Amino acid sequence: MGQLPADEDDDPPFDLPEAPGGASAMGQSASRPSISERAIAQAPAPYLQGLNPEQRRAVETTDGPVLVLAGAGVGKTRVLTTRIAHILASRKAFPSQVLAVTFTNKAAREMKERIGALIGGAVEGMPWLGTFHAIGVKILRRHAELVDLKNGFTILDVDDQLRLIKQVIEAEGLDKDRWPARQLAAMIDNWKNKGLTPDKVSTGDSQVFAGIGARLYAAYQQRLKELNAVDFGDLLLETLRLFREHTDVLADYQRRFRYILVDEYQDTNVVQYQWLRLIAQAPGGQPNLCCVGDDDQSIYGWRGAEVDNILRFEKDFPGAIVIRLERNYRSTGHILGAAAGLIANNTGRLGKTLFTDDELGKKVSVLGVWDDEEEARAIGEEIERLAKNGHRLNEIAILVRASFQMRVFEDRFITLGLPYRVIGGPRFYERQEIKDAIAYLEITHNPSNDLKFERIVNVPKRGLGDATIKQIHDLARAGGIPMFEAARQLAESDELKPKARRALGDLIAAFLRWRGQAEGVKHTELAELILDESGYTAMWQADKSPQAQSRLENLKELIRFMHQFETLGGFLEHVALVMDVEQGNDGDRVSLMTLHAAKGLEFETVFLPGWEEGLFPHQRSLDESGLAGLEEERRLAYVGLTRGKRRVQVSFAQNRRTRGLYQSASPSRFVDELPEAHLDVLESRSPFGGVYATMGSDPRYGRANPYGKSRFDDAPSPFTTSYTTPGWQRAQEQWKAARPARPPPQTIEGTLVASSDHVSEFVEGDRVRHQKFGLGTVSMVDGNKLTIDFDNGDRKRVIESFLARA
DNA sequence: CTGGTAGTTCGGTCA
DNA sequence: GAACTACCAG
Repeated sequence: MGQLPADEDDDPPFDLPEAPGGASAMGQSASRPSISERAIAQAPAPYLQGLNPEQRRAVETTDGPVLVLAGAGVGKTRVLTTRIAHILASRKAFPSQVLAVTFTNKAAREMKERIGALIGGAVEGMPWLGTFHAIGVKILRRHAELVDLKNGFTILDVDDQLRLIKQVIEAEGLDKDRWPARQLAAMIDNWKNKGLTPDKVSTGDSQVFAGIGARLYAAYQQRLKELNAVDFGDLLLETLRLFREHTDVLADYQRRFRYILVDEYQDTNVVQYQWLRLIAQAPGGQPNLCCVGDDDQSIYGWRGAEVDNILRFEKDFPGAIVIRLERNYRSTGHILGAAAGLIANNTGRLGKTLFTDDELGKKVSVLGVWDDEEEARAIGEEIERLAKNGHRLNEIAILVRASFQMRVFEDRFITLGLPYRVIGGPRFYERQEIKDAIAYLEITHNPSNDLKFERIVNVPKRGLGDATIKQIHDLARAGGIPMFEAARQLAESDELKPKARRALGDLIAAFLRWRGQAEGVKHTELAELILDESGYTAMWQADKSPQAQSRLENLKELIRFMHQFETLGGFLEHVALVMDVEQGNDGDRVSLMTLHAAKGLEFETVFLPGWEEGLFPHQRSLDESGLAGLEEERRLAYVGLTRGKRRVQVSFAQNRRTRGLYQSASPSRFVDELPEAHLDVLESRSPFGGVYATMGSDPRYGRANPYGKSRFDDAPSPFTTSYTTPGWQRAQEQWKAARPARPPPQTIEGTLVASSDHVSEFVEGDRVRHQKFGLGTVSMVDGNKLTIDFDNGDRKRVIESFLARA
């Protein structure tokens, strides 16, 4: 005892009775229940009702290591929350003695709510329910000084991290073009996910940064310490170091956490695994550790997740009880059958067989379309049809592999007037204006945050360019002081030109003034004041670009959001950790999100567009991880299918617009892996006459190509070769090597697309009609790109193939 | 130092 | 197609 500062009211010492949060009489110690409490415990607890035998077993087997293998839709969250409720209600532990780890903030939030509902809202004190990262910060904040950090350390976001890495690369005297910062960032992330500190990194690990990766990593860590900052990876890695180097601290946490629960165990990476293993070493005997997961839903390998962790559980914890939940309550027979058939193509599974008592229902439909726009059109129409028949939009989702696919749908839905919400798309806090605003607030709150300072010294433009910033930077490094302080000194000296000096002086004075006001003024008002006086809002008001208005809206939204917090500090801490914002709960809307974001959710109707080779499975996944990558993509497909309750539609396009170019695509191998018995193959009703079989002659994909045989029919495609053979790898390398060369012009309906030596059939002055923008006059011709003055006054650059003579 | 244009490169999932 | 960078004129 005694290692843990008793600085938080939500965290009473273990040996004292905890003040009950609600009406329940928790006045007794956990080890000696009173007679009345025992009587309550014997009564059939209402929360246990309605559980099936396996679920009930998973809830009631509270002691010792337990692995719950929970397939899709088997009531996993329910088991987890009921289990916690059970532990609390039967007085086995206080809320503050239960550690419950989730992967997303969404999951954590949902769990809190559901536990509250189960045991009557008395869960204010579940301080240790959260994501790995959130719990990591919490622990780190208490012991910052033990890992060379100061108390108020800051958490870098992706932007800050990248900026810092760039600086490190430059400081090492390396050419930033030859040594891409992004790559180094990715590499450092990987190391951190594997639990490797700079001294443990073998230089052979890095190819691009051969030999110097470890050195740069060390330099980066050094800079982080100087800035009193951590990145996301450190939240886990540094906690791990803390535990390793200070066993007394570790022992305190081991004693504290009487019950440990881990959600989505298949997604834990190496650091998280090591972290858990340390905490879960119960003093004498086996830990009360319950891990819940599904090896078939492991989709975060790219983040360092190790499916092995779940496969190894029984070895790690001898005598562990394994409980399988296989009764699916979500989907119909056909959907389950299709998903099962697909995932059966994976090897090395723990093997679960989901079953349902539900009807077979509707078969999974498979639709092939001409291009991505038609795909969006077809899905939009189908949604409108469903909506007309009374289907709630909230129960419809479109799940895409990559976020760029969302755009077509958004465009389509806007023209249709179909309400939709984007979940986890370009995140609120990742928007430029939000980051800028937060940077202002952060510096007011904590002036020593150099990266944020750099972000906004010259936003809006104040005439403080690279030269001035470098001066500040140098002074700060030389004196070992924050840039803010250096800037202040510089503004008082004669080092700067008068103009820069005035601008800098004004800015510093403004920040000092705002900090002074922080005491008296409410934090939301202060925020408005800062954005106003800094000229930041004015900057966007003066901006006449179309996005400026929505940026201002976002700033207002930010202020509105701040009201939920008591203080500026509390708000900033939240922002650093929680990258999503609770939004769009209002109204009946179609959901649009990535497959990753969809895990754990369910919908009556699910659309799965873009099942094309190269996109899904994603080429990069295949390139980087080969067979393992393919299997992960397949699990992602499995996750997608199993989100649907009653209706699932898979679709693929023959052509997809990427990089402004049409590229022909072939149907994903996953389409063919779906068992025919559960499928209903649709024919597109497109003006192009439906799907035609460019790839092979599978009659399921409709009639022959009405435009005749495409030259691509015979072209050897790297995508269709078997990916396991050595030949595949060679082919791939050739293909990659060939890529920098100009690709052959691609033929689509006989039109050359985006080739610069193209001779246009139009000349200046021609009257033309554009498919979207209407009538206009050609004002400039550049290959197949033409500049048109449209009759409505707009001047646009368009691709020739969208034009016809007027 | 700013603001424009021209040229280049890039697009995958998360906390 | 967008977002970033490089370069140049004011």
